[in-house]
Amino acid sequence: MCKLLQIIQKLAPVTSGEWESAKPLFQFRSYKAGEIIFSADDKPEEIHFLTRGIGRYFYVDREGRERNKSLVKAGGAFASISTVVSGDTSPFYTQTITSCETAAIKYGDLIELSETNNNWALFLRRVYENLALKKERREAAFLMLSARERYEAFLAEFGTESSLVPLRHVAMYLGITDVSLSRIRKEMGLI
Amino acid sequence: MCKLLQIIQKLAPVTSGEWESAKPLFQFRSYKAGEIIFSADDKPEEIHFLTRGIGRYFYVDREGRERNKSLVKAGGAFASISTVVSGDTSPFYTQTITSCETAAIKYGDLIELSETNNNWALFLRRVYENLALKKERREAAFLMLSARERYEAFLAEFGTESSLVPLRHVAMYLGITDVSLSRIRKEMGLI
DNA sequence: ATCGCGCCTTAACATATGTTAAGAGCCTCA
DNA sequence: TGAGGCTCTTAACATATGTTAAGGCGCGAT
Repeated sequence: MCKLLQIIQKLAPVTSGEWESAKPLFQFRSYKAGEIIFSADDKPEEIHFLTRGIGRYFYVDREGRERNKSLVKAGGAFASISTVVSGDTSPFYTQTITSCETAAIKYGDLIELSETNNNWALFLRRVYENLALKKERREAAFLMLSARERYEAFLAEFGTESSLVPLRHVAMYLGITDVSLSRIRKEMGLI
Repeated sequence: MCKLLQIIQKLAPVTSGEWESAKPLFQFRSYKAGEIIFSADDKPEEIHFLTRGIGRYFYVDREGRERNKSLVKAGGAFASISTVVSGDTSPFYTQTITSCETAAIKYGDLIELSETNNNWALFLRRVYENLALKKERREAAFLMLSARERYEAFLAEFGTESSLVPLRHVAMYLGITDVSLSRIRKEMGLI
């Protein structure tokens, strides 16, 4: 749970006093690889900060195929914005890929913290800003890059951790099939 | 400028007193069709709320080709998150497509408003939440939908205004070429 | 009025990615 | 130890989209 404070302080200068009084609002939990954190059609009111491990967001399309919306490293978070904003059900699932540790806080509690304390307000704003930056990079990748270039960008972003992600998950994340990724890896001389 | 208040109040219950004291922070401007609002490599410190018209965000790739990152209707906004967050230059251009009216406020001024007033804080949060929701839908569209389905989603989102957007801009927005869009429209019986 | 210039369409061909199916390698569990 | 299941690779073929080039159409400027 010391990890969580590090993550928070990377975004905003929350003091140890502010942290101690907020700590009871967080729930700490360990997950095994492959556990579902929340499902599509749930209404998760919490933000789950990932303090260790790798996880993913995924959609399931009409034919039942999975598509990875996002891959998440330690420092990232799991939440359903449409639930906390408009009360809708989550349009996607979230799941661990490796074993993971998380710290969850109710979105409403985080709003309350931010309404009474400027450091927590800054923290929440930075969470949104980082989310927007991440999505912006992904949008640009889909518009400007080929599948191979998107794969190279994934390798650069995840570095040594990239080997922890099964290739079929990487392919789903890149918006291609496992067969296409295999072909690309062969062309790149990785096989 | 009354339009701006309507847009703001759709997101948060800012009172007329709060609005009157904030109004001097906004700059109001009219644009002709095709004018650049800010360029890649600028460092725009303002958020430009679009009160009338249609505009676009676009990237220019290495070969000099344009790709539309986003199309914006009245109620939307133009800003460079990486500039206001990390001081980087904007990675994209913004430009009007039709004639437009905007109201611009410095991001720093908006932060100050939000630090001293909960309605403005709510407004800023809602701006981010809506941005995140919009990007989420777009991300899902690239992962789950064919080009034709993305075109149908665009038509549904822009409704009658869709005819104001030149087809080559729509194509760039969908991540395909004008030739492909023409083919798709023919298959759909629109030509 | 007409010339030139964008924008759109169409066609022919090229390329990237999807689909299906088969098989190899590896792990787990009975 | 062997069977089953999961992941990854490979191949052959299908389809969607890109590329290039040509022509039509409308519109604004001269």
